[in-house]
Amino acid sequence: MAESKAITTRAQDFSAWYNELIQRAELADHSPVRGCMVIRPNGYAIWEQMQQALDRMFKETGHQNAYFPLFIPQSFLSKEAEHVEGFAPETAVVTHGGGKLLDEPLVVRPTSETIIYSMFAKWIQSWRDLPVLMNQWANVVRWEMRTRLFLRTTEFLWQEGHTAHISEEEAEAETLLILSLYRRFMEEWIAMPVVTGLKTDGEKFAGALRTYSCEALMQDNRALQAGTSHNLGQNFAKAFEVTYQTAEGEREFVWNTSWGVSTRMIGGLIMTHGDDTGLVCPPRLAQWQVVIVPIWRSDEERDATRAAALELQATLRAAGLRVTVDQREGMKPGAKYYEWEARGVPFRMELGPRDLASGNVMLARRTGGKEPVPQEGLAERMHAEIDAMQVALLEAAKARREANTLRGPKSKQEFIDFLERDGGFVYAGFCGDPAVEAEIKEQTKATIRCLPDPEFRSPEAPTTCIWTGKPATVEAMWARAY
RNA sequence: CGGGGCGUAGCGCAGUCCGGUAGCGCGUCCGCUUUGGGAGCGGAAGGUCCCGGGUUCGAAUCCCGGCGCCCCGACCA
Repeated sequence: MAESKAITTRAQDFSAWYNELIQRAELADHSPVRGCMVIRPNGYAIWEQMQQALDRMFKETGHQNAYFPLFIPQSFLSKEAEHVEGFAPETAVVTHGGGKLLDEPLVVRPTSETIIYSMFAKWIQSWRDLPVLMNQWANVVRWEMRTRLFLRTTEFLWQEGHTAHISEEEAEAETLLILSLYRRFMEEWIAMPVVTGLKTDGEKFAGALRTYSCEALMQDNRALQAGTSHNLGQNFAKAFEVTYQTAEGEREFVWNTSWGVSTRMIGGLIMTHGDDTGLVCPPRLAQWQVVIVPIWRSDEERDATRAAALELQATLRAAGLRVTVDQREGMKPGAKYYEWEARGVPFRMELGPRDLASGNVMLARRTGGKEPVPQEGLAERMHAEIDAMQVALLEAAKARREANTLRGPKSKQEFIDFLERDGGFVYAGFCGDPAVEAEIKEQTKATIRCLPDPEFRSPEAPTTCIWTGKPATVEAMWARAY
Protein backbone atom coordinates (compact mmCIF):
# COMPACT_ATOMS: atom_id res chain seq x y z
CA MET A 1 0.00 0.00 0.00
CA ALA A 2 2.58 2.51 1.13
CA GLU A 3 4.75 1.32 -1.73
CA SER A 4 2.40 2.36 -4.48
CA LYS A 5 1.74 5.75 -2.94
CA ALA A 6 5.37 6.67 -2.35
CA ILE A 7 7.29 8.67 -4.90
CA THR A 8 10.50 7.48 -6.52
CA THR A 9 13.36 8.08 -4.11
CA ARG A 10 16.22 10.46 -4.78
CA ALA A 11 18.65 7.58 -4.68
CA GLN A 12 16.67 5.59 -7.25
CA ASP A 13 16.29 8.32 -9.83
CA PHE A 14 16.79 11.95 -8.90
CA SER A 15 15.16 13.27 -12.03
CA ALA A 16 12.04 11.12 -11.60
CA TRP A 17 11.91 12.09 -7.94
CA TYR A 18 11.92 15.77 -8.89
CA ASN A 19 9.11 15.38 -11.42
CA GLU A 20 6.95 13.23 -9.17
CA LEU A 21 7.42 15.57 -6.22
CA ILE A 22 6.16 18.49 -8.28
CA GLN A 23 3.09 16.52 -9.34
CA ARG A 24 2.41 15.19 -5.86
CA ALA A 25 2.78 18.58 -4.19
CA GLU A 26 0.70 20.10 -6.96
CA LEU A 27 3.27 22.79 -7.59
CA ALA A 28 3.11 22.82 -11.38
CA ASP A 29 2.07 20.89 -14.44
CA HIS A 30 2.95 20.68 -18.12
CA SER A 31 0.90 22.89 -20.39
CA PRO A 32 -0.53 21.78 -23.73
CA VAL A 33 2.22 23.85 -25.33
CA ARG A 34 5.55 22.12 -25.43
CA GLY A 35 8.03 23.37 -22.84
CA CYS A 36 5.58 25.65 -21.08
CA MET A 37 4.58 25.34 -17.46
CA VAL A 38 1.37 25.84 -15.56
CA ILE A 39 2.21 27.04 -12.08
CA ARG A 40 -0.47 25.66 -9.79
CA PRO A 41 -1.70 27.45 -6.67
CA ASN A 42 0.67 25.61 -4.32
CA GLY A 43 3.62 26.57 -6.47
CA TYR A 44 2.46 30.08 -7.16
CA ALA A 45 2.02 30.73 -3.44
CA ILE A 46 5.74 30.11 -2.97
CA TRP A 47 6.48 32.50 -5.81
CA GLU A 48 4.29 35.14 -4.20
CA GLN A 49 6.18 34.79 -0.94
CA MET A 50 9.45 35.14 -2.83
CA GLN A 51 8.16 38.18 -4.66
CA GLN A 52 7.07 39.88 -1.46
CA ALA A 53 10.40 39.42 0.25
CA LEU A 54 12.46 40.48 -2.76
CA ASP A 55 10.22 43.38 -3.63
CA ARG A 56 10.65 44.72 -0.12
CA MET A 57 14.43 44.43 -0.44
CA PHE A 58 14.42 46.28 -3.75
CA LYS A 59 12.21 49.07 -2.44
CA GLU A 60 14.31 49.42 0.69
CA THR A 61 17.32 50.06 -1.51
CA GLY A 62 15.57 52.74 -3.53
CA HIS A 63 14.25 50.82 -6.51
CA GLN A 64 10.86 51.40 -8.12
CA ASN A 65 8.73 49.00 -10.09
CA ALA A 66 7.58 49.68 -13.64
CA TYR A 67 6.25 47.61 -16.49
CA PHE A 68 7.50 47.43 -20.04
CA PRO A 69 5.74 45.68 -22.91
CA LEU A 70 6.00 42.05 -23.93
CA PHE A 71 6.69 42.87 -27.57
CA ILE A 72 9.96 44.30 -28.76
CA PRO A 73 10.66 45.48 -32.32
CA GLN A 74 12.98 42.93 -33.83
CA SER A 75 15.46 45.60 -34.85
CA PHE A 76 16.01 46.51 -31.19
CA LEU A 77 17.53 43.13 -30.41
CA SER A 78 20.09 43.67 -33.14
CA LYS A 79 21.44 46.94 -31.79
CA GLU A 80 23.93 45.42 -29.39
CA ALA A 81 26.23 42.96 -31.17
CA GLU A 82 26.87 40.41 -28.42
CA HIS A 83 23.29 40.64 -27.23
CA VAL A 84 21.77 39.75 -30.58
CA GLU A 85 24.21 36.89 -30.97
CA GLY A 86 23.27 35.58 -27.55
CA PHE A 87 19.52 35.80 -27.82
CA ALA A 88 18.51 35.69 -31.49
CA PRO A 89 18.53 31.88 -31.66
CA GLU A 90 16.11 31.51 -28.78
CA THR A 91 13.48 34.15 -29.46
CA ALA A 92 9.85 33.69 -30.38
CA VAL A 93 8.83 36.10 -33.12
CA VAL A 94 5.37 37.41 -33.92
CA THR A 95 4.97 38.03 -37.64
CA HIS A 96 1.23 38.55 -37.89
CA GLY A 97 -1.26 40.75 -36.08
CA GLY A 98 -4.93 41.24 -36.78
CA GLY A 99 -4.62 38.79 -39.63
CA LYS A 100 -2.04 40.88 -41.46
CA LEU A 101 1.66 40.49 -41.95
CA LEU A 102 3.44 43.04 -39.75
CA ASP A 103 5.79 45.60 -41.29
CA GLU A 104 8.35 44.70 -38.67
CA PRO A 105 8.26 41.39 -36.76
CA LEU A 106 7.90 41.65 -32.99
CA VAL A 107 10.09 39.65 -30.70
CA VAL A 108 8.55 38.29 -27.52
CA ARG A 109 11.01 39.54 -24.90
CA PRO A 110 13.67 37.06 -23.84
CA THR A 111 14.83 39.88 -21.50
CA SER A 112 14.08 43.59 -21.64
CA GLU A 113 17.37 45.47 -21.89
CA THR A 114 16.64 46.79 -25.36
CA ILE A 115 13.13 48.06 -24.83
CA ILE A 116 13.98 49.53 -21.43
CA TYR A 117 17.13 51.34 -22.49
CA SER A 118 15.36 52.72 -25.55
CA MET A 119 12.99 54.37 -23.09
CA PHE A 120 15.75 55.43 -20.71
CA ALA A 121 17.23 57.35 -23.65
CA LYS A 122 14.06 59.39 -23.73
CA TRP A 123 13.78 59.95 -19.99
CA ILE A 124 17.35 60.67 -19.02
CA GLN A 125 18.56 64.15 -19.90
CA SER A 126 20.65 65.46 -17.07
CA TRP A 127 23.05 64.15 -14.44
CA ARG A 128 20.28 65.19 -12.06
CA ASP A 129 18.12 62.38 -13.49
CA LEU A 130 20.62 59.77 -12.33
CA PRO A 131 20.68 57.21 -10.99
CA VAL A 132 17.59 55.51 -12.38
CA LEU A 133 16.79 52.46 -10.26
CA MET A 134 14.04 50.38 -11.83
CA ASN A 135 12.67 46.88 -11.58
CA GLN A 136 9.93 44.96 -13.29
CA TRP A 137 8.13 41.73 -12.53
CA ALA A 138 7.41 40.02 -15.80
CA ASN A 139 7.28 36.92 -17.90
CA VAL A 140 9.88 36.23 -20.57
CA VAL A 141 10.16 33.67 -23.34
CA ARG A 142 13.23 31.78 -24.45
CA TRP A 143 12.86 29.00 -26.98
CA GLU A 144 14.86 26.37 -25.11
CA MET A 145 15.60 23.01 -26.64
CA ARG A 146 15.13 21.04 -23.47
CA THR A 147 12.89 22.08 -20.65
CA ARG A 148 12.19 21.03 -17.08
CA LEU A 149 9.53 22.39 -14.77
CA PHE A 150 10.81 25.45 -12.90
CA LEU A 151 14.42 24.92 -13.97
CA ARG A 152 14.09 25.75 -17.63
CA THR A 153 10.80 26.42 -19.34
CA THR A 154 9.97 28.24 -22.53
CA GLU A 155 8.14 30.94 -20.61
CA PHE A 156 9.12 31.82 -17.07
CA LEU A 157 8.43 34.48 -14.46
CA TRP A 158 11.14 36.67 -13.04
CA GLN A 159 12.08 40.12 -11.98
CA GLU A 160 14.56 42.11 -13.96
CA GLY A 161 16.18 45.17 -12.49
CA HIS A 162 17.56 47.83 -14.77
CA THR A 163 19.54 50.81 -13.59
CA ALA A 164 21.47 53.71 -15.07
CA HIS A 165 24.37 55.42 -13.34
CA ILE A 166 26.74 58.31 -13.69
CA SER A 167 29.92 56.28 -13.36
CA GLU A 168 31.35 52.83 -13.78
CA GLU A 169 32.14 52.69 -10.06
CA GLU A 170 28.54 53.44 -9.18
CA ALA A 171 27.26 50.79 -11.61
CA GLU A 172 29.68 48.25 -10.18
CA ALA A 173 28.54 49.10 -6.65
CA GLU A 174 24.92 48.56 -7.71
CA THR A 175 25.77 45.25 -9.35
CA LEU A 176 27.44 44.03 -6.19
CA LEU A 177 24.73 45.41 -3.91
CA ILE A 178 22.12 43.38 -5.77
CA LEU A 179 24.32 40.30 -5.71
CA SER A 180 24.47 40.64 -1.93
CA LEU A 181 20.68 41.08 -1.71
CA TYR A 182 20.20 37.93 -3.78
CA ARG A 183 22.58 36.03 -1.59
CA ARG A 184 20.84 37.22 1.55
CA PHE A 185 17.46 36.26 0.14
CA MET A 186 18.61 32.80 -0.87
CA GLU A 187 20.21 32.13 2.49
CA GLU A 188 17.69 33.75 4.81
CA TRP A 189 14.51 32.85 2.94
CA ILE A 190 15.17 29.82 0.77
CA ALA A 191 17.73 28.54 3.28
CA MET A 192 19.84 27.75 0.25
CA PRO A 193 23.52 28.56 0.65
CA VAL A 194 25.20 30.03 -2.41
CA VAL A 195 28.68 30.75 -3.63
CA THR A 196 28.92 34.16 -5.21
CA GLY A 197 31.47 35.16 -7.76
CA LEU A 198 32.33 36.41 -11.20
CA LYS A 199 31.39 34.59 -14.39
CA THR A 200 34.06 33.93 -16.98
CA ASP A 201 33.71 35.72 -20.31
CA GLY A 202 32.41 32.51 -21.81
CA GLU A 203 29.62 32.25 -19.25
CA LYS A 204 28.66 35.89 -18.82
CA PHE A 205 25.47 37.57 -20.05
CA ALA A 206 25.47 38.47 -23.73
CA GLY A 207 26.14 42.19 -23.76
CA ALA A 208 27.54 42.57 -20.24
CA LEU A 209 30.92 43.82 -19.15
CA ARG A 210 30.85 41.50 -16.15
CA THR A 211 28.35 39.03 -14.74
CA TYR A 212 28.20 37.91 -11.13
CA SER A 213 26.13 34.96 -10.02
CA CYS A 214 24.83 32.99 -7.06
CA GLU A 215 25.61 29.29 -7.39
CA ALA A 216 23.88 26.66 -5.28
CA LEU A 217 24.61 22.94 -5.02
CA MET A 218 21.65 20.61 -5.42
CA GLN A 219 21.24 17.23 -3.72
CA ASP A 220 22.39 15.40 -6.84
CA ASN A 221 25.58 17.49 -6.70
CA ARG A 222 24.79 19.51 -9.75
CA ALA A 223 25.10 23.27 -9.59
CA LEU A 224 22.21 25.63 -10.07
CA GLN A 225 22.76 29.22 -11.13
CA ALA A 226 20.11 30.87 -9.01
CA GLY A 227 20.57 34.52 -9.79
CA THR A 228 22.71 36.86 -11.86
CA SER A 229 23.73 40.50 -11.62
CA HIS A 230 25.34 42.22 -14.58
CA ASN A 231 27.45 45.30 -14.95
CA LEU A 232 26.53 46.26 -18.50
CA GLY A 233 29.09 49.02 -18.78
CA GLN A 234 28.14 51.42 -21.55
CA ASN A 235 27.32 48.74 -24.13
CA PHE A 236 23.60 49.36 -24.18
CA ALA A 237 23.95 53.08 -23.51
CA LYS A 238 25.94 53.35 -26.72
CA ALA A 239 23.59 51.10 -28.69
CA PHE A 240 20.53 53.10 -27.59
CA GLU A 241 22.17 56.47 -27.10
CA VAL A 242 21.34 56.78 -23.45
CA THR A 243 23.18 59.98 -22.63
CA TYR A 244 23.02 62.76 -20.08
CA GLN A 245 24.48 66.20 -19.72
CA THR A 246 27.11 66.59 -16.99
CA ALA A 247 27.32 69.51 -14.59
CA GLU A 248 30.05 70.80 -16.90
CA GLY A 249 27.71 70.64 -19.87
CA GLU A 250 29.31 67.61 -21.57
CA ARG A 251 27.25 64.76 -23.03
CA GLU A 252 28.14 61.37 -21.55
CA PHE A 253 26.85 57.84 -21.87
CA VAL A 254 25.28 56.31 -18.76
CA TRP A 255 26.50 53.11 -17.11
CA ASN A 256 23.89 50.37 -16.80
CA THR A 257 23.26 47.31 -14.69
CA SER A 258 20.68 44.56 -14.97
CA TRP A 259 19.90 41.68 -12.66
CA GLY A 260 17.34 38.95 -12.28
CA VAL A 261 16.04 35.99 -10.38
CA SER A 262 13.28 33.72 -11.59
CA THR A 263 10.85 30.93 -10.81
CA ARG A 264 13.92 28.74 -11.24
CA MET A 265 14.56 29.43 -7.55
CA ILE A 266 11.57 27.22 -6.77
CA GLY A 267 13.40 24.39 -8.49
CA GLY A 268 16.39 25.23 -6.31
CA LEU A 269 14.25 25.14 -3.21
CA ILE A 270 12.88 21.72 -4.14
CA MET A 271 16.27 20.22 -4.91
CA THR A 272 17.90 21.76 -1.83
CA HIS A 273 15.43 20.65 0.83
CA GLY A 274 13.06 18.08 -0.65
CA ASP A 275 13.13 14.54 0.73
CA ASP A 276 11.71 11.17 -0.27
CA THR A 277 8.27 12.01 1.11
CA GLY A 278 8.00 15.24 -0.82
CA LEU A 279 8.63 18.94 -0.58
CA VAL A 280 10.22 20.51 2.46
CA CYS A 281 9.39 24.19 2.31
CA PRO A 282 11.35 26.64 4.45
CA PRO A 283 8.79 28.20 6.83
CA ARG A 284 9.47 31.78 5.78
CA LEU A 285 8.36 30.96 2.23
CA ALA A 286 5.59 28.50 3.04
CA GLN A 287 2.04 29.30 2.00
CA TRP A 288 0.94 27.56 5.21
CA GLN A 289 3.48 27.46 7.99
CA VAL A 290 1.19 25.39 10.18
CA VAL A 291 -1.62 23.00 9.38
CA ILE A 292 -3.92 21.99 12.19
CA VAL A 293 -5.51 18.55 11.89
CA PRO A 294 -8.44 18.00 14.25
CA ILE A 295 -9.00 14.40 15.29
CA TRP A 296 -12.24 12.92 16.56
CA ARG A 297 -14.29 9.77 17.01
CA SER A 298 -17.79 10.93 17.82
CA ASP A 299 -19.78 13.84 16.45
CA GLU A 300 -19.35 15.61 19.77
CA GLU A 301 -15.58 15.23 19.57
CA ARG A 302 -15.61 16.41 15.99
CA ASP A 303 -17.45 19.58 16.93
CA ALA A 304 -15.23 20.17 19.94
CA THR A 305 -11.90 19.61 18.23
CA ARG A 306 -12.95 21.60 15.20
CA ALA A 307 -13.98 24.53 17.37
CA ALA A 308 -10.72 24.32 19.27
CA ALA A 309 -8.75 24.12 16.01
CA LEU A 310 -10.43 27.19 14.59
CA GLU A 311 -9.85 29.09 17.80
CA LEU A 312 -6.20 28.10 17.77
CA GLN A 313 -5.97 29.12 14.13
CA ALA A 314 -7.38 32.55 14.98
CA THR A 315 -4.89 33.00 17.81
CA LEU A 316 -1.92 32.01 15.68
CA ARG A 317 -3.05 34.09 12.73
CA ALA A 318 -3.39 37.10 14.99
CA ALA A 319 0.25 36.53 15.88
CA GLY A 320 1.21 36.75 12.21
CA LEU A 321 1.48 33.05 11.42
CA ARG A 322 0.11 31.50 8.24
CA VAL A 323 -2.16 28.75 9.50
CA THR A 324 -4.87 26.57 8.04
CA VAL A 325 -7.17 23.92 9.49
CA ASP A 326 -7.80 20.70 7.58
CA GLN A 327 -11.47 20.16 8.31
CA ARG A 328 -12.13 17.52 5.69
CA GLU A 329 -14.32 14.70 6.89
CA GLY A 330 -14.18 11.15 5.67
CA MET A 331 -10.42 11.31 5.41
CA LYS A 332 -8.32 9.68 8.08
CA PRO A 333 -5.73 11.78 9.89
CA GLY A 334 -2.89 9.66 8.55
CA ALA A 335 -3.92 10.35 4.97
CA LYS A 336 -3.94 14.07 5.73
CA TYR A 337 -0.46 13.86 7.25
CA TYR A 338 0.97 12.29 4.11
CA GLU A 339 -0.66 14.88 1.93
CA TRP A 340 0.59 17.88 3.89
CA GLU A 341 4.03 16.34 4.14
CA ALA A 342 4.18 15.95 0.36
CA ARG A 343 3.27 19.62 0.08
CA GLY A 344 6.08 20.59 2.40
CA VAL A 345 4.14 22.29 5.18
CA PRO A 346 6.76 22.92 7.90
CA PHE A 347 4.62 22.27 10.97
CA ARG A 348 1.60 20.14 11.73
CA MET A 349 -0.51 20.36 14.86
CA GLU A 350 -2.64 17.37 15.74
CA LEU A 351 -5.52 18.32 17.95
CA GLY A 352 -7.65 15.53 19.43
CA PRO A 353 -9.67 14.84 22.55
CA ARG A 354 -6.56 13.98 24.52
CA ASP A 355 -5.05 17.34 23.67
CA LEU A 356 -8.20 19.21 24.55
CA ALA A 357 -8.06 17.52 27.95
CA SER A 358 -4.38 18.22 28.51
CA GLY A 359 -4.26 21.70 26.99
CA ASN A 360 -1.56 20.59 24.54
CA VAL A 361 -1.25 20.10 20.83
CA MET A 362 0.87 17.43 19.20
CA LEU A 363 3.45 19.38 17.21
CA ALA A 364 5.15 17.58 14.32
CA ARG A 365 8.00 19.12 12.34
CA ARG A 366 8.37 18.38 8.63
CA THR A 367 12.06 17.92 9.26
CA GLY A 368 11.37 15.24 11.89
CA GLY A 369 10.28 15.06 15.51
CA LYS A 370 6.87 15.12 17.13
CA GLU A 371 6.00 16.10 20.68
CA PRO A 372 3.19 17.54 22.79
CA VAL A 373 3.48 21.27 23.46
CA PRO A 374 1.26 23.49 25.62
CA GLN A 375 -1.29 25.63 23.81
CA GLU A 376 -0.41 28.36 26.27
CA GLY A 377 2.18 30.59 24.63
CA LEU A 378 2.03 28.60 21.40
CA ALA A 379 2.33 31.61 19.09
CA GLU A 380 5.64 32.68 20.63
CA ARG A 381 6.80 29.11 20.59
CA MET A 382 5.97 28.83 16.88
CA HIS A 383 7.88 31.96 15.97
CA ALA A 384 10.89 30.43 17.68
CA GLU A 385 10.27 27.09 15.96
CA ILE A 386 10.13 28.79 12.58
CA ASP A 387 13.39 30.61 13.17
CA ALA A 388 15.00 27.41 14.37
CA MET A 389 13.84 25.38 11.36
CA GLN A 390 14.92 28.12 9.01
CA VAL A 391 18.42 28.06 10.53
CA ALA A 392 18.54 24.26 10.66
CA LEU A 393 17.65 23.95 6.98
CA LEU A 394 20.35 26.40 5.98
CA GLU A 395 22.94 24.71 8.17
CA ALA A 396 22.05 21.27 6.84
CA ALA A 397 22.32 22.51 3.27
CA LYS A 398 25.65 24.17 4.02
CA ALA A 399 26.98 21.00 5.59
CA ARG A 400 25.89 19.00 2.56
CA ARG A 401 27.57 21.46 0.24
CA GLU A 402 30.82 21.37 2.22
CA ALA A 403 30.75 17.59 2.30
CA ASN A 404 30.50 17.63 -1.47
CA THR A 405 33.14 20.22 -2.20
CA LEU A 406 36.69 19.42 -3.18
CA ARG A 407 39.35 22.07 -2.75
CA GLY A 408 42.72 21.88 -4.40
CA PRO A 409 42.72 18.48 -6.13
CA LYS A 410 46.25 17.10 -6.16
CA SER A 411 46.15 16.17 -9.81
CA LYS A 412 44.27 16.61 -13.04
CA GLN A 413 43.12 13.00 -12.66
CA GLU A 414 41.68 13.64 -9.20
CA PHE A 415 39.83 16.63 -10.66
CA ILE A 416 38.41 14.53 -13.48
CA ASP A 417 37.47 11.62 -11.21
CA PHE A 418 35.66 13.92 -8.81
CA LEU A 419 33.55 15.42 -11.59
CA GLU A 420 33.07 12.03 -13.22
CA ARG A 421 31.34 10.65 -10.13
CA ASP A 422 29.24 13.83 -9.76
CA GLY A 423 31.20 14.93 -6.73
CA GLY A 424 29.90 18.49 -6.49
CA PHE A 425 31.88 21.74 -6.42
CA VAL A 426 35.57 21.60 -7.11
CA TYR A 427 37.90 24.54 -6.53
CA ALA A 428 41.13 24.62 -8.45
CA GLY A 429 43.64 26.88 -10.16
CA PHE A 430 42.93 28.09 -13.68
CA CYS A 431 45.25 29.67 -16.21
CA GLY A 432 42.49 31.85 -17.59
CA ASP A 433 42.64 30.58 -21.18
CA PRO A 434 39.12 30.33 -22.71
CA ALA A 435 40.29 27.46 -24.92
CA VAL A 436 41.23 25.48 -21.82
CA GLU A 437 37.89 26.30 -20.22
CA ALA A 438 36.15 24.94 -23.33
CA GLU A 439 38.29 21.81 -23.39
CA ILE A 440 37.48 21.06 -19.74
CA LYS A 441 33.81 21.49 -20.48
CA GLU A 442 34.10 19.20 -23.47
CA GLN A 443 35.86 16.45 -21.57
CA THR A 444 34.27 16.62 -18.13
CA LYS A 445 30.85 18.22 -18.87
CA ALA A 446 31.70 20.61 -16.05
CA THR A 447 31.75 24.37 -16.39
CA ILE A 448 33.33 27.11 -14.36
CA ARG A 449 30.39 28.16 -12.24
CA CYS A 450 32.22 31.26 -11.08
CA LEU A 451 35.49 32.73 -9.95
CA PRO A 452 34.51 32.80 -6.29
CA ASP A 453 34.43 35.99 -4.26
CA PRO A 454 37.22 36.32 -1.68
CA GLU A 455 35.32 34.83 1.26
CA PHE A 456 34.75 31.58 -0.65
CA ARG A 457 38.30 31.18 -1.91
CA SER A 458 40.62 28.57 -0.48
CA PRO A 459 42.96 29.65 2.34
CA GLU A 460 45.90 29.03 0.06
CA ALA A 461 45.54 30.32 -3.46
CA PRO A 462 46.31 27.65 -6.05
CA THR A 463 49.49 28.35 -7.95
CA THR A 464 49.05 26.17 -11.03
CA CYS A 465 46.29 25.51 -13.51
CA ILE A 466 44.66 22.14 -12.80
CA TRP A 467 44.46 21.35 -16.52
CA THR A 468 47.61 22.76 -18.10
CA GLY A 469 50.00 23.00 -15.15
CA LYS A 470 50.77 26.56 -16.18
CA PRO A 471 50.73 29.30 -13.56
CA ALA A 472 47.20 29.94 -12.28
CA THR A 473 45.80 33.42 -12.65
CA VAL A 474 42.67 32.73 -10.61
CA GLU A 475 40.94 30.14 -8.47
CA ALA A 476 37.82 28.81 -10.22
CA MET A 477 34.94 26.68 -9.04
CA TRP A 478 33.76 23.95 -11.39
CA ALA A 479 30.67 21.74 -11.36
CA ARG A 480 28.27 20.04 -13.64
CA ALA A 481 25.31 22.35 -13.86
CA TYR A 482 21.62 22.55 -14.62
C1' C B 1 17.87 18.20 -34.38
C1' G B 2 19.80 12.96 -33.23
C1' G B 3 18.93 8.37 -29.75
C1' G B 4 15.28 5.87 -26.52
C1' G B 5 10.35 5.33 -24.38
C1' C B 6 5.22 6.31 -24.34
C1' G B 7 0.07 7.79 -26.13
C1' U B 8 -6.36 3.10 -23.78
C1' A B 9 -11.71 6.50 -18.00
C1' G B 10 -9.54 12.35 -13.95
C1' C B 11 -4.45 9.79 -12.67
C1' G B 12 -1.31 5.22 -13.09
C1' C B 13 -1.43 1.08 -16.15
C1' A B 14 -2.87 -4.07 -18.49
C1' G B 15 -4.70 -5.67 -23.07
C1' U B 16 -1.26 -5.03 -28.84
C1' C B 17 3.21 -10.29 -30.11
C1' C B 18 -1.34 -14.15 -31.91
C1' G B 19 -7.66 -9.10 -34.80
C1' G B 20 -13.57 -11.15 -32.18
C1' U B 21 -18.39 -7.94 -25.91
C1' A B 22 -12.65 -2.33 -23.59
C1' G B 23 -10.47 -4.04 -18.49
C1' C B 24 -7.64 -3.37 -13.53
C1' G B 25 -5.85 -0.17 -9.47
C1' C B 26 -6.34 4.62 -7.46
C1' G B 27 -9.49 8.72 -7.56
C1' U B 28 -14.77 10.68 -8.17
C1' C B 29 -20.31 10.40 -6.84
C1' C B 30 -24.37 8.14 -3.43
C1' G B 31 -25.39 5.29 1.23
C1' C B 32 -23.97 3.15 5.91
C1' U B 33 -20.03 2.29 9.27
C1' U B 34 -15.26 4.80 10.31
C1' U B 35 -11.25 8.82 11.95
C1' G B 36 -4.24 9.66 17.21
C1' G B 37 0.07 7.67 10.39
C1' G B 38 -2.37 6.33 3.63
C1' A B 39 -10.36 3.23 6.27
C1' G B 40 -14.24 -0.86 5.15
C1' C B 41 -18.58 -2.66 2.74
C1' G B 42 -22.49 -1.97 -0.87
C1' G B 43 -24.01 0.70 -5.18
C1' A B 44 -23.00 4.18 -9.43
C1' A B 45 -21.02 7.41 -13.06
C1' G B 46 -17.11 7.97 -16.33
C1' G B 47 -14.05 5.94 -23.09
C1' U B 48 -13.50 9.78 -30.46
C1' C B 49 -8.41 3.26 -27.25
C1' C B 50 -3.59 10.41 -30.01
C1' C B 51 -5.12 11.76 -35.37
C1' G B 52 -5.77 10.34 -40.68
C1' G B 53 -5.71 6.66 -44.27
C1' G B 54 -5.41 1.31 -45.58
C1' U B 55 -6.14 -4.26 -44.99
C1' U B 56 -10.37 -7.21 -43.07
C1' C B 57 -16.94 -9.76 -42.32
C1' G B 58 -14.65 -7.37 -38.03
C1' A B 59 -8.95 -3.15 -35.86
C1' A B 60 -6.97 -0.59 -29.30
C1' U B 61 -4.44 -4.83 -31.74
C1' C B 62 -1.88 -5.59 -38.46
C1' C B 63 0.19 -1.90 -42.49
C1' C B 64 1.34 3.32 -44.13
C1' G B 65 1.53 8.48 -42.87
C1' G B 66 1.15 12.31 -39.33
C1' C B 67 0.89 14.66 -34.32
C1' G B 68 1.99 15.04 -29.22
C1' C B 69 4.47 14.13 -24.60
C1' C B 70 8.45 12.28 -21.43
C1' C B 71 13.64 10.72 -20.79
C1' C B 72 18.96 10.87 -22.57
C1' G B 73 22.61 14.11 -25.67
C1' A B 74 24.12 19.25 -28.58
C1' C B 75 21.98 25.54 -26.50
C1' C B 76 20.58 28.14 -21.77
C1' A B 77 18.13 31.82 -16.08
